[in-house]
Amino acid sequence: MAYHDSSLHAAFTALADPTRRDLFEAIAARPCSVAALAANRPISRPAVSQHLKVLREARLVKAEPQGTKRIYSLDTAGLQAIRSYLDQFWTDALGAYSAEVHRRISET
Amino acid sequence: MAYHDSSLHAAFTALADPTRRDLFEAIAARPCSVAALAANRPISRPAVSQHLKVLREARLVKAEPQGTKRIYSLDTAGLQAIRSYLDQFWTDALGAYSAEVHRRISET
DNA sequence: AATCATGGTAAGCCATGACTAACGGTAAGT
DNA sequence: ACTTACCGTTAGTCATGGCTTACCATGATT
Repeated sequence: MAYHDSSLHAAFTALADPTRRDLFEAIAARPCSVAALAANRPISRPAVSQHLKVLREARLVKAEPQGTKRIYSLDTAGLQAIRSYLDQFWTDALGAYSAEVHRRISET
Repeated sequence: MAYHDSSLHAAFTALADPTRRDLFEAIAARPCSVAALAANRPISRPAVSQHLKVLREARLVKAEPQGTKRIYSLDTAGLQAIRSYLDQFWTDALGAYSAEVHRRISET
């Protein structure tokens, strides 16, 4: 897992934007439609849609069509990419525990 | 720990750039001077210096003056900021283990 | 079928950021 | 003291990315 890994890059890039972190947290708290996400925010609906595309490609969220609506919910694959990457920089005693977490996650 | 947290933003922004991830990994593998980092890379020394400033402000690396040289090494504070943030999105069985890791890390 | 609701896409504008060249500043060597 | 080595900063250029407006496609409703 090196610095040029594309899925890792997508995940970091996606979460580097405050608006996308906001949307990501909202979706993590409760699955949501695009219109609902745009309703309480100062940006337009197309802007939200573009951000969701970035989050989707980073596998941080996933969309499920439901009628004309699309319900967005969390996708842990992107989170896992970042977590695995960060784990390699943990050493000594901490490394042992993070490795255990990583092992348990891999089981699911 | 919300989406507008400034130290979190700094860490994500710093690692969103491939060149900075490259430098970060090199420093993590072995503490290094600025000139040494620039030597094997296609970018100029000032560019490396600017990237290191971003990594420093994100508390991902730290610099220690040694004569005219400055030796850069890993700073885990920035990593911890991201890790803590990601942990809140882990739930159920996984949440228990990540919480345990978080507790052990806090002890150090 | 006609309309409405929902949301993805395209074009264009503007702000941010990554890079180089040039400069300045400090520590070591002769 | 002068030179050399090492590094941070500034000014300026160019590319990238986020935003809005406008448009198009699809599913539900009457």
